[in-house]
Amino acid sequence: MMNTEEQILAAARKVFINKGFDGARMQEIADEAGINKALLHYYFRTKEKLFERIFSESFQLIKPVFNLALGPEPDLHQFIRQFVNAYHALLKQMPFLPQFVLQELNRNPGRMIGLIGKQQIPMNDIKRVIDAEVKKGNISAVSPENLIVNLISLIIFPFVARPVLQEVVFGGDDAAFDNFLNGRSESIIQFFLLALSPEKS
Amino acid sequence: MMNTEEQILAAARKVFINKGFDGARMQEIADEAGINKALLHYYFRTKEKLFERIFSESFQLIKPVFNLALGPEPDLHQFIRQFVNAYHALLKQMPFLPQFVLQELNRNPGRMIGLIGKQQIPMNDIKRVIDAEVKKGNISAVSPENLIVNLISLIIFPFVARPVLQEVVFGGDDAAFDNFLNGRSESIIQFFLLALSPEKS
DNA sequence: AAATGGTTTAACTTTTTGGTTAAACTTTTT
DNA sequence: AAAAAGTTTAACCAAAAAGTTAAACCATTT
Repeated sequence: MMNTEEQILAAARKVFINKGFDGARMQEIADEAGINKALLHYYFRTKEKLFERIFSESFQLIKPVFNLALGPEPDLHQFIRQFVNAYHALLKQMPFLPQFVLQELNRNPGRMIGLIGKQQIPMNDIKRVIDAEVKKGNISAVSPENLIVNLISLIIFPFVARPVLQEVVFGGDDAAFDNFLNGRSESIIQFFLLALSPEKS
Repeated sequence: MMNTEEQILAAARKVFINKGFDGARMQEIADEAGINKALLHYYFRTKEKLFERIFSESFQLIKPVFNLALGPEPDLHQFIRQFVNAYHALLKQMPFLPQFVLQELNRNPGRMIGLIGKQQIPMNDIKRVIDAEVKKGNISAVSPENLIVNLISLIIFPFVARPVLQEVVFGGDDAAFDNFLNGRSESIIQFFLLALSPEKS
């Protein structure tokens, strides 16, 4: 059984992620948790503090992790395949997290400080790997920055823009969009590797 | 000189796009416009009505337009080149619109009804064109839905995710990100056409 | 079982906020 | 220039929302 603090966090998670900081109401969180509103303040003092707790865990959850497979002989193709599959699967579990985090970050970029740590993306390592692969003739030339942004864009954007995309590309068909998402991971990988493959006509 | 109504709209645009509906304050809009708060209600009755006006124009502005070049012999490569350049240039003019529209749409998808009209994306036409190009051997096989989503994702996402991307990929360097955006359009086109080019090893 | 410390609640306070109103001011009409 | 219509403001109102408090409740210790 969940204790009170856990109940509050679960309710806060739900409400904050749905409504954002500005749209969330302490009363709604209390109702969702089935407890008295005063308990929110007893356990977390202020709305801001409670929010920070939820935002922090959310950010850590979906912050893309690039610490994979950067040993001496890294396989870029394998890396891309694994990363896309893993990250896409994660987002399917929590489809609203990206929109939530991006929204709050746009509203207040300062929220990021302290949350990134040294987990920064090792751009130099990645650049080294890509340059090596280009030199070996395994891939066509791309700037590492664009490569990484492309990768992340293709994975995340459909989750952020689901309402418009579903309406405008899939005629509002909910099941059709779910179906699209199911094949999406494979499609991204294929598209990406095609774009990277060398020796074009 | 701007009349009162235009001043209000300009102020509302600024505040709503920055803060969203929930975060915006009527008093702040009035201050921004340099007028008395009562005038907001005199001209637009309610916060909701004023917001709808701003949201509607915003949505129309960034709704991707696909009515280009779908005549009898459409050139897909040319179309992609033009579309990416035009849409990217538009977003550079109004970099915060996508996040604003997507946020409000996620919060309340019902806002879209009445705003799309018959401007729906002509998926069947596009599918026809792509299938024809595939058959002619001009491009490799892709589902039209994935192609369109890829295109839109690559263009829009960097604007929506600027805070994180700038921090995590560009070490927080503002000028570096601006620079990245300047070359972005060309990079997308190149990447995209590579992914579409046929006859891979 | 009395006392103690921690938990929970109902009721309350304060601040914020969207919206209203009546009066003042300005412009246009006659 | 008087009247009428339209515009703008300060002051006000009511509802909503965050946060506080004192008392009740519960569990654990002695």
